[in-house]
Parts: sequence; structure tokens; C-alpha cells
Amino acid sequence: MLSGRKGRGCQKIEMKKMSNKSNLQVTLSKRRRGLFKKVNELCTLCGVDVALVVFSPSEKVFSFGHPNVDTVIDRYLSGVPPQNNSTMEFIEAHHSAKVCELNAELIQINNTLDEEKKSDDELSLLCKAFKAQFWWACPIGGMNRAQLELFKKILVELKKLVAQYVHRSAIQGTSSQTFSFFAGNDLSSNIPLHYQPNPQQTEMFPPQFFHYPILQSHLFGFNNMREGGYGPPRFY
Amino acid sequence: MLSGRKGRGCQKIEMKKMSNKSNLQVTLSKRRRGLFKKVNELCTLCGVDVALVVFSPSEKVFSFGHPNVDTVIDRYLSGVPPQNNSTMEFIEAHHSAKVCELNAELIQINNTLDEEKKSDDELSLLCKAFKAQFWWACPIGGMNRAQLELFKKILVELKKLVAQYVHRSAIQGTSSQTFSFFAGNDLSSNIPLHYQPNPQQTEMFPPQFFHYPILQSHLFGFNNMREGGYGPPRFY
DNA sequence: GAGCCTATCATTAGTAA
DNA sequence: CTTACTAATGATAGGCT
Repeated sequence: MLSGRKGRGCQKIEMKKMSNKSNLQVTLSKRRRGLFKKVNELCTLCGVDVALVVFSPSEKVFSFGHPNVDTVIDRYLSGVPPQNNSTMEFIEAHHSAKVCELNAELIQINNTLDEEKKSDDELSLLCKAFKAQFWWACPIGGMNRAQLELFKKILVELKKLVAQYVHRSAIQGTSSQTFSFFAGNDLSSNIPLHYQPNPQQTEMFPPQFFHYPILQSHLFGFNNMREGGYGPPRFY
Repeated sequence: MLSGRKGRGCQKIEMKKMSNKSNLQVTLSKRRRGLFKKVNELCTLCGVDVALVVFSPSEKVFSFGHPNVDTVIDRYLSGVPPQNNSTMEFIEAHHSAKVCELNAELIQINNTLDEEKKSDDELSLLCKAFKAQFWWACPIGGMNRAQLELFKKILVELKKLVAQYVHRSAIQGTSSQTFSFFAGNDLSSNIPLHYQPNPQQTEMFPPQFFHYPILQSHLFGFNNMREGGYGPPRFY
């Protein structure tokens, strides 16, 4: 406290944008805090749902919501689009702007859906191929693309191993039933990936084995992790 | 002022939901007003952009925004979707809820688009037919003012053309019945209004043809003007 | 509901840390 | 960018119309 007066108390200020950047920052900080407190009090006392979003001049965003910002915003956008704002004059323009935004979102989501559909088509094709070639591994319809790819990779590895084994077996002259996955079948040709099932054979792997959801999710480890990246709480 | 005291002044109140419904309503009204004022002051003083949405227990919605609620909301949704709220814990759930909402919107808009596409197809077909036939014979009862004005403009143009034609015809000595629009006429070629008469048919279009709602709404591009009916500004 | 009143209580401008 | 202090200003609960 270097000045003679300890403080001049709260003096009236003009209701216009503060010119002093430093003071503006201080005031913003204080008033924002006060505002959020008031909003919170309103929630508590009156049981209302609110969403408050503040963009500082430096584009920093502060938000508060009860029960949640997004919930309230969704309710606002979907439920009462033509609700009046404080300024009524540009409602039309804003409305169409919102429609544009939504259309952009629509296009984006639509593209996503298309990609997924395409993926699904590829998937079913792959499934069909798999069914024809590896009847015992079916159905794999529950797999997504990544799972399928990993699965394919695994099968390729298996193919190599089998090929090696067959090769070695052939060299050693030890043939017969030592390495038959399926009874009565000798996997003769060393191209196991194009194996054509023998109608007579008995199944080594029960189909359910490949259907187990637990197995699906844990074996491949695709239980999609959220992207995270949330910043620290900004509520005052 | 019947009671002895004029007022007990502002007394501290417990920060919990008010039990007395009537008092709650009064407090909500007062505090909301105060809150909006504070938000407005923050905007003015610090030049921030804000959006404030309040849902009363009776599902009435009050909003304030600078420059506009929707603008700020869009900025919030598109720019910083994983922005933290005051309560971080349910972000996942809310996020997926939002996705669900958007998907619903997607479906709806998608349907709308499909309808519009379909409508557009019908429209171009109808347009083509109109061009070939008596496009101008559309009953004007269903037109709104803007439509009528456009129609009038078109008719004025037509009138000019007709006048020219008649004038030229008169000069060329081709008189009499040359200029009957309806069945049996020839209107040879130099009326540029895309008129292609079919000599045989008397009734070119069934009346219903001109009542096509799709046509009505799309042909002239006057698809609704918002209905208006917005209430008065609610900002305090 | 909306406004007015008034005695309190709460917020905050200015300032320095 | 936030906080602490202080005095002046603003907000508001309760009661009334």
C-alpha cells in the first residue's frame, strides 16, 4: 500500500468497453467469477437448467452448465429453435446460419456414414470370401474392418507356419495325420488360405469359439479408447 | 405498509432449492433479470461473446447472447467440443448423447433432403412440361403476393412479346385468327416463350396439375418465409 | 406474474501483490 | 492471469400493491 489512500472503494464506471487492457482483464476475471457464481446460485435456488458460454477476447472459452452445457444447448437447439433472443432483428439470418452449420454437419456425418457403409460392404465381401475359404471361422460378421485386417494378418502368419510345417513334413517324409486341423483331411496342398472344406470332415473348432464376444473384444483389443485430450477444468 | 416494519431488508438465505413454490418463482424472476443484466454488462465492459440459456422448471426458455446465442453456441460446439464443463465426470455420456441428438437431426435432415431431391425431380419434370405447354395457365389462386408479382412480371414480358408479334403480323398483313393461344391455333414459331402447342388436344392439362403442392412451393422458390410469430424480446 | 420499497447483504473498482 | 484489501455501489429477500 504505497498510495496514501488504501482504496477509493467501488466507483461507478461507465458502461462501455474498457479502454485499459489491463483493467479490462482484471474486471473480466472478477466479473466472470461473479457471474458463474450467480448462475450457480440460480441453479441451486430455483432448480433451473442453464448453459453459459463465454468467449474471452483472446478466444478462450469458459463454460458452465447445469446439468450440463451440451444437454442444455441440445435442448435449446432442438426444442425451441425459433425462441427469441435478446436481439430479435437478425433471427432469420442466424437461423439460416444455423441451418448451414447443421447442413455442414449433416454432410460430414453423411460422409462418415457412407464410409461406414462402404466398409460394411467390403466387410461382407470379405466375410463371404472367408466363409467360402475358411468355413470353420465363420461367422465373423461381428468383426469390424480393423479386426478383420488383424485377423487376416494372423491367418497369414498361420499360413506361413502351416506351409513351413508341411514343407518340413514333406522333406522328412512324415506325412499322414500328424497335422490335420480337420479329421480325415490332410491339408495336402500347401496353400492353406484357400482351403476348400471337405463335406465329410468333422469340426475341430466349434463355431461358437469364434463368436464369443469376450474373445472378440479381448483377443483383438479393439475396445476403442476415447480420444481423451480434455483440458483441465476451467470452471472458476 | 400495514406491518410495523417497512421491511427486514435483504436477509441471507440458505443455498438450497427453495421449497416455497411461490417464493421460488419470484426469486427466479428477480435473479434471472439480475443475471441477464450482469451478462450484458460483462459483454459491454469486456467485449466478450456470451451465450446464456435458462430453462425454467416449467420448461420455459430464456436466452441471451452476444452477438447472438446461436453464433456463440455454434462456436462452442464446433470449435471446442471436448471443452470441459463444470462437471467433467459425465462428459463421455453427454458426448454420446450429443452424437445421438446429431444423428437424429441427421436422419431428419437427410429425409428432408431426400424429399427435396424428389421434389426437385418432380419439379424439373413439371417445369419441362410447363415449358412445353401452357405454363402461364397456372391458377393464380394459390399464389402469394411475391409469386403473383413475379407472375405479373412474366405476363408483362409476355404482353410485350405479344404486342411485338401482333405488330409484326399486322405489318406483314397476316391478320385474323393467328393469335389464339388455344386449341387449333398455330402461333407458329416466333413466340419465344417456349410455347409448343399440341394441335390436337383441347384440354392441355387437368386442373389438378396446377395444384401440385410441390409445384406451388418449389417453382417460384418462395418456400416459406419463416412464419414469424416470435414473441417479444425477453431480455430484461 | 410485475413493481415498489428498504434494510440488509453481495459484488466489485481501484490498487497492489 | 488470479488474489487480497477496502470502500462504494449494486443486488435482492421479504413484504406490500
